[in-house]
Amino acid sequence: MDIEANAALLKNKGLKITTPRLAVLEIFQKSKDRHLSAEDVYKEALSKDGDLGLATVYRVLTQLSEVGLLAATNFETGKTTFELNEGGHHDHLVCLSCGSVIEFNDEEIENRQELIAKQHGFRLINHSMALYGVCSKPECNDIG
Amino acid sequence: MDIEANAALLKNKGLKITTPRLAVLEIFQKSKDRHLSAEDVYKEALSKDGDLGLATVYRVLTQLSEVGLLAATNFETGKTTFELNEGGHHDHLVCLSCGSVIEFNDEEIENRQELIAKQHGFRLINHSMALYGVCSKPECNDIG
DNA sequence: AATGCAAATAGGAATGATTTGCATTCATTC
DNA sequence: GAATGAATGCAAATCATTCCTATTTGCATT
Repeated sequence: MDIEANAALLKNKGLKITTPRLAVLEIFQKSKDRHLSAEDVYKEALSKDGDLGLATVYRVLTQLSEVGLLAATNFETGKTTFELNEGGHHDHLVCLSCGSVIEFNDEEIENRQELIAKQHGFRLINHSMALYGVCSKPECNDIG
Repeated sequence: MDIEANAALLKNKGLKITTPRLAVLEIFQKSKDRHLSAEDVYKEALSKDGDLGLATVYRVLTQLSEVGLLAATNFETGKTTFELNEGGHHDHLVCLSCGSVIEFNDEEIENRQELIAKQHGFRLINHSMALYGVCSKPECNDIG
């Protein structure tokens, strides 16, 4: 939301304050869809902030992920998606038809995971889980 | 291992018995690395079975996955890996230190996943889950 | 064993996502 | 405000995967 705040975030992470970086952060903060692909970000940027290159978007997304401001996830869609990394782990439910992503967190699954790790003598550090299916939207359920 | 047996497997699934299909099955059965990418399979095939096209490898892998002889997994490497699907779905427990992979299956988690999908109006098709941690081997727990 | 035909293959071109090379521009330091 | 190394934009390159199409193959039937 706030350019000053975003500039401070970047500075904190040792990154220079540049127009593309501020633009990308702002897009994530303002978008109602939390999960954006590079292409999504690029299009959004073009539509409001004037020009910036797709290659730059990729570079910025990678850098922001590296410093922990964004989190990258690889779904089965063939493209990497990014989201703001604001603490709090969650898992994803992905529609294979329209690509929509729902976040969820299930205490019971987390507990089982912990148990399974323990049973195998593992100290659990993190995990990734994605459920793939077809959401309830009519257009995702058209036959033929 | 056995061409006759693999031919029977294919026949059972309604697939014609072709050289590429037999070759791919055999590669998975003989490889000590359970998880192979299309490229891996292609190279292995070239090195022993003479020629077969990369496009064919992709097609065969997809088909064998569709009929349940192989299982596809998307790790964060950007390429899909395949493994023999011998009895039941499983998930992966990965040691971040030594890279060892343990396969497991948890009925309760599967049930929760089904429930979560249903709660969100999703028809669940499949899922991927990987737990990352450190295994019990002493060398994976050295401090420093 | 030969024939027909749908299905399967090779392999090259096409596609979509992402990366890279390089000349130019910009952010920060002095 | 100039120097300088990093960041950008664009186009070309690369990587994984899929598509296209002429040719071959599996297999059911003669």
